[in-house]
Amino acid sequence: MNLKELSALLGLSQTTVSRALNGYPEVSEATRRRVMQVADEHNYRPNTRAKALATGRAMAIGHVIPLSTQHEMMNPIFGDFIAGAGESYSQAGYDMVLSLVADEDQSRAYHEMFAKRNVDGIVLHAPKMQDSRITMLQEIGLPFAVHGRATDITTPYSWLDVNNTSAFRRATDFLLDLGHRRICLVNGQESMDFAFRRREGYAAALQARDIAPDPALMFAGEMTEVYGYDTVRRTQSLETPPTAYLVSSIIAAFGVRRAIEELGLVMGRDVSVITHDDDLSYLRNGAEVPVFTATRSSVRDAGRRLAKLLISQIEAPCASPLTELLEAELTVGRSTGPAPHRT
Amino acid sequence: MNLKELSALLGLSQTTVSRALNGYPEVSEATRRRVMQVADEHNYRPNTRAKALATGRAMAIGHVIPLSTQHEMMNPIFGDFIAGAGESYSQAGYDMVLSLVADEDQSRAYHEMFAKRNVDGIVLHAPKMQDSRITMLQEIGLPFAVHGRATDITTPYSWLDVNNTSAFRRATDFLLDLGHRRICLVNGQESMDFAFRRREGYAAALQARDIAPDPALMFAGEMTEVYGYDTVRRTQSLETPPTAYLVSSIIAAFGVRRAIEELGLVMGRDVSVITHDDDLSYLRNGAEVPVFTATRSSVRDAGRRLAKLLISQIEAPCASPLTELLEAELTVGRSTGPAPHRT
DNA sequence: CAAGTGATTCAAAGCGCTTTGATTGATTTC
DNA sequence: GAAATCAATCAAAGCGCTTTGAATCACTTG
Repeated sequence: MNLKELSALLGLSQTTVSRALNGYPEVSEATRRRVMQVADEHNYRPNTRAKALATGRAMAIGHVIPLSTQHEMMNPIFGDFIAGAGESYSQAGYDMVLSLVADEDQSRAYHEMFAKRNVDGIVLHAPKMQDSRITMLQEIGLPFAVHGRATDITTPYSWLDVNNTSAFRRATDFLLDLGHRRICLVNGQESMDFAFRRREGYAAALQARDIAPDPALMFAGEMTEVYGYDTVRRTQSLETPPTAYLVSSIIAAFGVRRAIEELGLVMGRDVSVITHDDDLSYLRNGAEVPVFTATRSSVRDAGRRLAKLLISQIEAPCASPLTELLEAELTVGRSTGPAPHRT
Repeated sequence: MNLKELSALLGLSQTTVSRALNGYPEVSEATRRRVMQVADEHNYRPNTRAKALATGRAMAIGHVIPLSTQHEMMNPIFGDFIAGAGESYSQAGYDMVLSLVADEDQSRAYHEMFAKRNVDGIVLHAPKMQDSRITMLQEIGLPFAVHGRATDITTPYSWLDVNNTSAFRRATDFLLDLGHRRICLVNGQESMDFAFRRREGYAAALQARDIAPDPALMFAGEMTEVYGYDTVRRTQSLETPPTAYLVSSIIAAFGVRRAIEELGLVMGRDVSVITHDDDLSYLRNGAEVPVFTATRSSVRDAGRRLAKLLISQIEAPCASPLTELLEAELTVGRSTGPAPHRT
């Protein structure tokens, strides 16, 4: 069933039918109702491709996901983000187009998305501090919004981010207040902007108490379970091992816990752990009492919000870039306690 | 830059340029080279929407993801599947369109995808045993392929599945060979077809040795970390607790391990654990020596293969449905050992 | 040399929709 | 009662591509 057939059926012109369906005022209410009803009966849906061609709007948003080591790291978090974004998209009638490309093809992928015109906007994932993709998209002129920020880019653009610096500063303060002095940072890849900011927050808290950050206690890597595990094994064999860990992802935190328990230590007594918790739907931080003390910020919610932000920007293109900074919540669980006395 | 402009620039008709770019034979090699070069210089890409309208092919595959409790369970696995499928799609020049919809809107979502004609085919996720979506898609007449199978549907359709029954049968046999007699099944939701098949395999192995499956040792639920944890806590307080656990997901297995260690037991000595391992990129099963003994089958690889299967079906629509059954690999890790003697 | 052949190229129609710029009646206004 | 106004409808152009059917030109061929 297409518009031509439908209007023939109704004895009306395509113009009138199209207008009736799209809510234009020049159609009498009686006709509109009749059109609506018949369209419904025949389960008519306008052909997206034709509509997109005629209107110039694809009603779709693109996500370019690099298929690299970076991506592996993004993966579990990414799933929840997408789920959130997807909710907003379907509410607003947009489709979500995913394009997984090898790292080196990324630039081409963005240019193609623009030239092919099958999306109205793009969501940029996992920005680095100085991310060339942002300037590239600005040049291309395709609307976009970033999940995160790029510290070194000064020209304005739309983004949504968690306040990573303040979250990790508060978490570090919390550990310092408990008497911990050797706090190990188990961070994500520090080429990523969020990881950089987290380290800044960590370092700032230490420096505010005149503690020099110890490079031997600062790690950066892909946030896997094994990475968390390995880091604890390695640091616990130092001469003065850390008494606390500040971890960038609940997945790595699972590895941290595994190593701690394997060493016969008790989490929250011998060693304290705070993790950042993206509130992943399938890796909830315990039930009532959270397992980990955590800085929590739902990445799914971030997806929902960023999608809305981008859509409103697409639909009102004149406006200046939109930004949103979310604060993480510090929830106290059973993984933290006072620093043990040296024996 | 569109075709009209490009051909004006070249002093050729749109026809010739279009044909040159699409590799038709009626164009002289000299012209083709010239066209190619100029197109490249100006970074020309045909407008997808116009092309789709003209050809009737959208060059896109749809995935409909239900946003329900089922989805939560699918989530982590889903991410890797998508990554694999995405690889195949970009190789073949297809886009991937994700549509996240509330459970009750699923039927409408499929019909819409068809009516709107913005995809050439659909991937169906997480089939139940008697899945109405399959018959619906057959009626609609939109090409599709299922990740998994639906036991109760007898009409042929394209699918790709892991041999869940044989995997869990072999895993159970492995535990039985080690002397375990009370084996707890920590399964996924048994409305899901894969979970049903896994239970079949488990039960078949037991029955082959004249052991009656004990309902008190068979669990089904969303495969979260907490679910694994709770199940162990609950079963270890039984009068005769199980000596082994057969777990449906590595995520739940992490919870199983946590509970075991919290109870002061040693995995592989006091309690054995086998898990199914989807080979998730961010939750690798240990490094060299696998942490868990596992039936492994990469879900990412499944995504790659199913995407290819669907594409080849779309491009040669006459052919009968394509199917592929993957065997899981049993890898022995440190989580299994002989059944402890009763004390 | 007229007619046939083959290799290139082209003009125009069509994909299914939106939107511009008429057109048609009915109603109001002076 | 003619002119102006308004509400409702329509025909046709256009979005950027592919594809059909025709045209052009340079050669062959009998």
